[in-house]
Amino acid sequence: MGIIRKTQASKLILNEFKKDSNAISAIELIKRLKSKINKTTVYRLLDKLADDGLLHYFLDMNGVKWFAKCKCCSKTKDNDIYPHFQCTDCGIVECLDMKVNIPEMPNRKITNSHVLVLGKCGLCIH
Amino acid sequence: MGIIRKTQASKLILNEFKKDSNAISAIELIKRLKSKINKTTVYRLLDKLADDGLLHYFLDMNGVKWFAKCKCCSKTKDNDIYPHFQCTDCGIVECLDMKVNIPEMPNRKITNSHVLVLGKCGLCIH
DNA sequence: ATTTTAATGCAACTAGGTTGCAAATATAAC
DNA sequence: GTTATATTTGCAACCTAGTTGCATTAAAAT
Repeated sequence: MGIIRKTQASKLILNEFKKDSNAISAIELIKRLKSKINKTTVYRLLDKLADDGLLHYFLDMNGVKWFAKCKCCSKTKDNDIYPHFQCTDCGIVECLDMKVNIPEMPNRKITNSHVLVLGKCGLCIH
Repeated sequence: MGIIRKTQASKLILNEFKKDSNAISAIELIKRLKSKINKTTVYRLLDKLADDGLLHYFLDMNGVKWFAKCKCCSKTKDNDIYPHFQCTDCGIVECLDMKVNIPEMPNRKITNSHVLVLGKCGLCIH
């Protein structure tokens, strides 16, 4: 909800997402920026950026938090959701450019859904 | 892979899943059986039961492990997957009796997928 | 009944993430 | 530009879910 100040840290983090069109895990990001930003700050900024809609996040097959900015995953208010793919070999996570439709259900109010597709990525398949 | 011995602990755990047709989180199960089984044993048994196909498991919106035995979620070898529902208010998790189809993708080998539908359950909606 | 093999409990540990608080930095007001 | 106000940051300590190593105990096979 808050306005995000243009601090050293926020610029560094957004820059990582500019360089990398795939999803990045919080852990990976902390590793990359270890010498420049404290891990608490990274977590706090990621959460804030997700709150503000500049990034979106989701959990991978190990319960680890990943963040990404990609148009295909922008907030849709219908029941279409855009899935993520994770390679079970190398662990890379990608936003998939496709729709998965979740049908309405009687007596429930669906607000959001997560789809994680697992398998081998283009590199690991060979 | 292993044969499961009929021990005190395995009987207690399977009994909980007989009583409860919804999913049960590892945490909840440990709480329920605290006086009877050590938490390490609970985790090891749950993993084994899932390995052997007697239970299946998945992660909820907080990265917490849930287990369930329900026919609708038996291993299917096509790309149909059965989603789970979690109430964002009370946290209950249910196996949904519906199919979500994940289309094939060029240059990837899909092996498995997880769908977690979030919203308000029948009780919390009112 | 004895041997073999798997299951259990315990304590200590790991990893990912969070919290409280004082110090530093960004923006707004003058 | 300088000061005032509000947000951000780093640090250390903490939390929680889950894991590991190892000696002990309980099942099953003989």
